[in-house]
Amino acid sequence: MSSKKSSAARANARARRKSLRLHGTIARDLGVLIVSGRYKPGDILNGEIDASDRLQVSRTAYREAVRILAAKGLVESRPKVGTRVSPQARWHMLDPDVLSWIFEFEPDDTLLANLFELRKIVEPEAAALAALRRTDEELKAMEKALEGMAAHTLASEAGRLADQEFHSAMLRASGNAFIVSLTSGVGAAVSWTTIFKQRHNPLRRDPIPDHQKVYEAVKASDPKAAHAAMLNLVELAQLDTTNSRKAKPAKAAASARG
Amino acid sequence: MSSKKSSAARANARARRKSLRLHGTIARDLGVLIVSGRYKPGDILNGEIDASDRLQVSRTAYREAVRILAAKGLVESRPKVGTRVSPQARWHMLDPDVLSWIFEFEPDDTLLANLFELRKIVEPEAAALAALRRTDEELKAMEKALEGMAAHTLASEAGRLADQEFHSAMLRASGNAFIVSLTSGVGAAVSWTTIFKQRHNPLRRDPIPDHQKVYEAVKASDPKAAHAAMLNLVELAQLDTTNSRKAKPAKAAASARG
DNA sequence: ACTGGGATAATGTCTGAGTAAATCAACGGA
DNA sequence: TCCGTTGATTTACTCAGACATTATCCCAGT
Repeated sequence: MSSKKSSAARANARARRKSLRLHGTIARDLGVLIVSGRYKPGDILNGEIDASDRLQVSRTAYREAVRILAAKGLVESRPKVGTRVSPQARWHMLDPDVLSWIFEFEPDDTLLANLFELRKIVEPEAAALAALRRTDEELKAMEKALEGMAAHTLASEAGRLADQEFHSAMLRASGNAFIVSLTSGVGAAVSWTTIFKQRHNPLRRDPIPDHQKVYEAVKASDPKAAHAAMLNLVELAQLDTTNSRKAKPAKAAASARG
Repeated sequence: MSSKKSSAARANARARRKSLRLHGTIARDLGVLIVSGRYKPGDILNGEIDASDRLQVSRTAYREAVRILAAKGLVESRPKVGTRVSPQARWHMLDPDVLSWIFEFEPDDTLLANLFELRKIVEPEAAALAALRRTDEELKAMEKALEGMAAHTLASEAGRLADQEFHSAMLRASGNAFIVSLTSGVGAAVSWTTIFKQRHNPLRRDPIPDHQKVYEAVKASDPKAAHAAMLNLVELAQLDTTNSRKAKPAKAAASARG
């Protein structure tokens, strides 16, 4: 039954996430432990030999995982000292992976508010730029995404992808490479908050009109209208999300009470 | 004299950058080649054995370098296909390392304009938030940075660090973790553009008053004034930088002409 | 008290072997 | 003729164990 080797453990690890390699899953696991606060800034991780032993993996795989975390600003490793968790200010919070790790467990309200705060700063301006600079091709992409959202509802994976694609196309149309690089982060946030809303509070306010207004302003090359429409869209999204959270204050409050 | 082994090459590589490890220097070198366009999106890098052979390093070191690049969205590697350069839209442009690699060679005007565009969107809003939320400690840090800028000029390393620290403290005071995570990127941009200005056009417009205004608005908890002052500051910085470039159109224009 | 130099403990680097995954072509059945 | 399946091949991936380098810490010597 139980094979001596780690084949079972390995299959388990491989099964938990689709196509991540071993070093990827280790990086993800450690990353989640860090962003969730299980490891705190200043903490020093176990030595490579020790850690790789416990995880039943080779030092190579573990080291590559640490390199990934270091590249994302989560840790810093030096000879003789070890690998220590970096202060939060150094974390690359907008890195898509880091963001998804944060959302792995439900993030605290402050962080969620911060994320919406940044979106409210950047996305309306991006929409305004998009209104000025969009190409026909990008406009077409937004339109297609809009149709996708209408066809499949937001309750389906396809619908959420269309929602992400709408935002992605809009950011692309802003013509600013740095704003574009926020796409995957925003996408992760959009999809997570959407799922969250659907799960806790299926109010189903039709999201199409809000998006439609943004699309039309961009199409009409009206930056002010695009700014207003996008700001409105993000604010409504935030409202829905926070309402959902208040309605069902999840684990944190429950455990705090018990 | 010339030892058969790679001791010379190794010393050379080590010397070129201060405290980067081998995998770090490789990642940096490859990263520069990618962001500078020498390797284009879609290109497939040489295989591990091949590449590590040419670089005279072990596969371990090379692989760790690739992991770093992958973590920053620059490449993606899969068995049987190889490691291919990702489309630019996937690059983490705001990653401090990526940004510094972009600035390694003088970036093109578009990218520079894009960066200032984003700064003009984010930093004024951040200053407004800072005016509302700053703690005494953060205010103190801004004041100290301001003094540092006055004491050492921007021509000195210490002065530039003080400049960065001013922006850093301001972003910290915004109380938004995501905005804070833009610090190192903004810092890199600030320092690079400052160096550039100093090198090409020592006009020496006194930068203190602009910063002073921001500081005072934040101190007075006046978000509107802080927003205006910071926007003004960034716009002046952009003006100085683009003026410097026009005055001395560096290599790009020269080679294009020749 | 201060300074220099070693012991030390951790990451860093190297080598060589073997595993697993994705692509492509050949093949066979519908 | 087309499509699914199978198998070969190439590449990254993982492993194991040795050795090198580096920064810290402690202690001897001044």
